[in-house]
Amino acid sequence: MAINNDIIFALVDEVPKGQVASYGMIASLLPGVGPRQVGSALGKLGERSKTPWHRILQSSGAIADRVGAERQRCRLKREGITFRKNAAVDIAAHRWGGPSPIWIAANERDPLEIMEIVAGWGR
DNA sequence: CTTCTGACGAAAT
DNA sequence: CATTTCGCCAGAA
Repeated sequence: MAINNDIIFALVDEVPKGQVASYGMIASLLPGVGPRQVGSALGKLGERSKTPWHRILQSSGAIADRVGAERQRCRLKREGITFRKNAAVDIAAHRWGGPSPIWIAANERDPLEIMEIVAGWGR
């Protein structure tokens, strides 16, 4: 399967309400895709897209500085996401648990490999 | 075909 | 902590 933005969107769709992931986390699950590419792809989505673009943050927990950042902050708050005094999201408290078995199977990925990657996020 | 444009991130300083 | 450097790619024009 060719690597394109649809692959990225499909993975972001896996992040459930109340949880967050970083651009880097998403990229780490997609060989050949870099953090920057993830952000670039999400930027092409419309405000009303079904894909939860607002749950993706910078590795520091900061919301990417751009027009619409405030909008993203509101969405996150509505989902119960908590922030630190520096205005950054406390990723450790809401870290996404990784893709579902459905996604892993649908994308023909090795479950063990995925586990390794996800385990790395916590360190 | 070539050029331009981005929601990043780890490491070094 | 704050800044700087450099790597990387799909898609639109």
